[in-house]
Amino acid sequence: MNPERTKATIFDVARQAGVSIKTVSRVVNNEPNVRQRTREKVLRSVRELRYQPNAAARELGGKRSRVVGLIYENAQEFSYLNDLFNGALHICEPAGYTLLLRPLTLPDPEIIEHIRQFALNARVEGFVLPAPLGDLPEVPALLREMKIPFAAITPREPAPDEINILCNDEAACFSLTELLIDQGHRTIGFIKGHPDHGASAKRFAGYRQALKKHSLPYSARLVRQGYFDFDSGQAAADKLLNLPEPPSAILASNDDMAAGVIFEARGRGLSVPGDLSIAGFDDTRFSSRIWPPLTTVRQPIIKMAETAAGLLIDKLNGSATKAPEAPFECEVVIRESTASLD
Amino acid sequence: MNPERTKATIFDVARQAGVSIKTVSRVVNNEPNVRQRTREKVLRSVRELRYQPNAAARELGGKRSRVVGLIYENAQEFSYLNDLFNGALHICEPAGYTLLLRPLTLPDPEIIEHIRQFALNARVEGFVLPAPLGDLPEVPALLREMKIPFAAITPREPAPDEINILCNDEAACFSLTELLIDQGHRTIGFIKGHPDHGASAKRFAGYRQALKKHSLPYSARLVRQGYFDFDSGQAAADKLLNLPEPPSAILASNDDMAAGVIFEARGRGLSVPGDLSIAGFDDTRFSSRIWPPLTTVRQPIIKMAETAAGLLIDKLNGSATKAPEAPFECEVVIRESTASLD
DNA sequence: ATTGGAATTGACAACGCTGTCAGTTTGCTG
DNA sequence: CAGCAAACTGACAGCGTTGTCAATTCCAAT
Repeated sequence: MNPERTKATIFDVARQAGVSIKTVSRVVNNEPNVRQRTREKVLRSVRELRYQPNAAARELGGKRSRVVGLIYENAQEFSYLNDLFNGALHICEPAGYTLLLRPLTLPDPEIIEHIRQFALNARVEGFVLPAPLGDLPEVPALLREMKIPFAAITPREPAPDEINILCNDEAACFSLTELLIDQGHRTIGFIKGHPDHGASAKRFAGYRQALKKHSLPYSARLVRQGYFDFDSGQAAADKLLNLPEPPSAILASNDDMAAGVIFEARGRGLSVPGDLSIAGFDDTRFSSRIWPPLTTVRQPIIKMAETAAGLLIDKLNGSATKAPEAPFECEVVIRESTASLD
Repeated sequence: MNPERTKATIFDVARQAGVSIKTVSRVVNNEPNVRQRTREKVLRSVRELRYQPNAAARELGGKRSRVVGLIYENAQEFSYLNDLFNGALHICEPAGYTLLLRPLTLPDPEIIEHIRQFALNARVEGFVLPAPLGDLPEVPALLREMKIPFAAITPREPAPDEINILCNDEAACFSLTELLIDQGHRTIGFIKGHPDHGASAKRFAGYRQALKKHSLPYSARLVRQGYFDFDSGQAAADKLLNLPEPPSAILASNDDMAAGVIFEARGRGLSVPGDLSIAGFDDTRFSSRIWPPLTTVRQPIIKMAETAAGLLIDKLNGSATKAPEAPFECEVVIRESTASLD
């Protein structure tokens, strides 16, 4: 009745409900084989006493830590990480799971050892595995070896019985390229993303497909390798703009690089989008805040993270593996960094 | 010798070292009253067996969770949060503490209840409390009531026996203002930060002091209230630039707002810094990447977070409270958004 | 050697839960 | 209504630590 000074234990609930602690345990863990009437009686006591199972005792007794790990590359775009974390947390917290973050720095020859240690020390039961870590073959391999389930969020080929969340990078990049073509651009530069990210190849494929559909010639010199960071975007733009026949539009595989392109264009006194149209990918927090606001593609990261965490927890809770989800839809966001070619 | 399939327990270590489990516990926890020879013997076994105490058992037996909570406002600048988290993690992890993040959304009438639940459910032993949560009087009050130690990172008045980390916001803003004055600016607009942040008042004070030192008149119409976000910066710039005598320089209390000012200036066709000098505060990831790169102030967030976490853990481990640290030094970063007035 | 007190060590009971397994009840079937 | 399987329930032994307190050892001062 009155709020107890000390937290209620399973014994208190059992006594109040007039059952054994084991039955309380069954009810709390949603186990079968409890009569409906008993279940209700127990649940009432749980509520009245505000009973919350003690996590440490649970783990010690039952071998389940209810910890989900989220490992990520520390260099990632922050808003991406933030969405990832918030999405996963939305699901983990109400499900009674603790979400633990672990930044990793790439490249790192000992990355596998670091992940192994983290998994062991934090007793991680399952991992959310965003790009680019999910793209490294050795990370999924390690988790398979350790028999730790994971939900990868990256456009890789689906492995049987593994959870994999992806979005239609390719189609989105196709649309974006098509948009530029529709605006009259015929010479469109492309800056590839980091080769270790699965998304990079997809986005590039979308670009090529759009060219093909509109019977535009593909020229390798209009394509530069970038690494998803501002500087590589700027460097690539420098090369592209020095071409004898420079592009009238540049498509960068993410917003950081697109910002680098804008920076370079400005430095050369080019007006954007007057002299050069620029588009990015990701809809970073800042893409609407730089000048000019960036045309880009928004991925539903939060939803993807929620789905990943949800499927992972289902698996940890012993549910049957669900059929793979359809890819999530990206949305092209048209802003002022792209314009028709007059 | 050979890597055991199952993790070693305290019993294994005790057996190998020929002592009781209690002695192993003492050694592992660095407790006194163990003979040096015994200690070494035990440590050797610990190493050989790669013994790692089981966290769940520790908590259950000893009532110590070794969990440090980091609660933060979700709307905060991501790079700030990232530095905060990384700094705290650098300290917590090697010290054997788990760092748990908890985003909070402001304003929230139930914020106290949310924090209380988080503290209880996650068994948080101590909190790292960055701005603006540390600035809200009710949050420290709650933690005091719950008897949970915390380390605040915000420029508030030091409370006896409480850990508080701050940096010299005021002096830094003074320098920044002085820089503009030295460049010949006489009409300097100022955009205040969010009123709920302690830093806002400090930064404003630095601005006023610099004016005073250089005998420049203070005019309230040159000062606008902002809220640390892009839009409020843009809105404030709009007002300031509509003044009959618009400022030749605008000092924004953070970089997001400064970005808004740049955006507004561009929209009006003003050249930066030719027609208008702009400076910010925080040295956000993007401040060097927008055009023009922003003159700003860099705070040593990582170091501040490391110090906060370190002092907090010392306290949790029962060390004597250390004397308060001197404020951390900020660094003025001069880039291209500010220039001399010709 | 002897002794008293401090330093060191160990035995054992928690801690709060889950797993195992045996015992009890229920609900059908014939 | 007996008989039996299935459904339900509970007793109890762990799980791997730490806290308590009593036992032992050590050491300097008799």
